[in-house]
Amino acid sequence: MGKLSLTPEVLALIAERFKALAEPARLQILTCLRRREMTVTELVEETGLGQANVSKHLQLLYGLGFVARRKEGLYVYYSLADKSVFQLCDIMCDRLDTEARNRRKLLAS
Amino acid sequence: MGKLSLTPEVLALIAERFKALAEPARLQILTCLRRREMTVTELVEETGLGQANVSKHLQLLYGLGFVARRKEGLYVYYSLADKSVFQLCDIMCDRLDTEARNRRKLLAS
DNA sequence: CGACTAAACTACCGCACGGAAATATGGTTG
DNA sequence: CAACCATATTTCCGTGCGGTAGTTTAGTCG
Repeated sequence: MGKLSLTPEVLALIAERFKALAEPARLQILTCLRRREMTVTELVEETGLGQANVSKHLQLLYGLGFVARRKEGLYVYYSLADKSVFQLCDIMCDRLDTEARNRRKLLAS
Repeated sequence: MGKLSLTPEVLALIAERFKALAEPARLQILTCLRRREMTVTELVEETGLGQANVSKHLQLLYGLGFVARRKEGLYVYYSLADKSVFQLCDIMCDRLDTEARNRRKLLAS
């Protein structure tokens, strides 16, 4: 399997992808798409974000391969293209748990 | 196990942590610390970044629990506090491999 | 073709943040 | 105490980026 060495160049590519996930709005969009395929308008309603905004976020996520597009008549359906996103979120959630536990431990002392 | 639901609040916390990793300089620092514990000065030499800069990045990483500190005389030794960081990087590397493969497939068509 | 709608694009604003230089802090040594 | 060193903090600058509004593009329907 791949196992690239972590040269500065590779780290830059990785950072770029982390950055795409470092935005609550985009995570919110991905969370919506986790449930089902959705149009831009549906995502706008679901997230409460502006249309231009959602569209821009989707372009970014699409460019990095996080979501897929399917055009059907007047609508464009977006869907998750990469399940690893939530694998990453799960790891982060574990971190949050650990942080909370450590904080509690500190208060006890 | 934890399994927090991905509410907007939790997503904000996750995004904040992704953001910490969305910076080549910080990934570079973490990569150095992966090999061994290091002082700030050593990290400055190793990464080529400015001292103030490295120090600021370390404060951020420390605040989020990614690195640990150990003061010894005049020096402060920093070390990795969370192995999951490279688990995350590995997943991202797999993504990069997949992206490259897809790109190659596109060129072939 | 003309009216309508979904989605994308453009231009602008405000702010957060990384980088660098200067300064402050804390600890060590003579 | 004074000189010195490692680290932290402050200040400033420039830029990248998210949000919003307005406009454009493309597809549908009558």
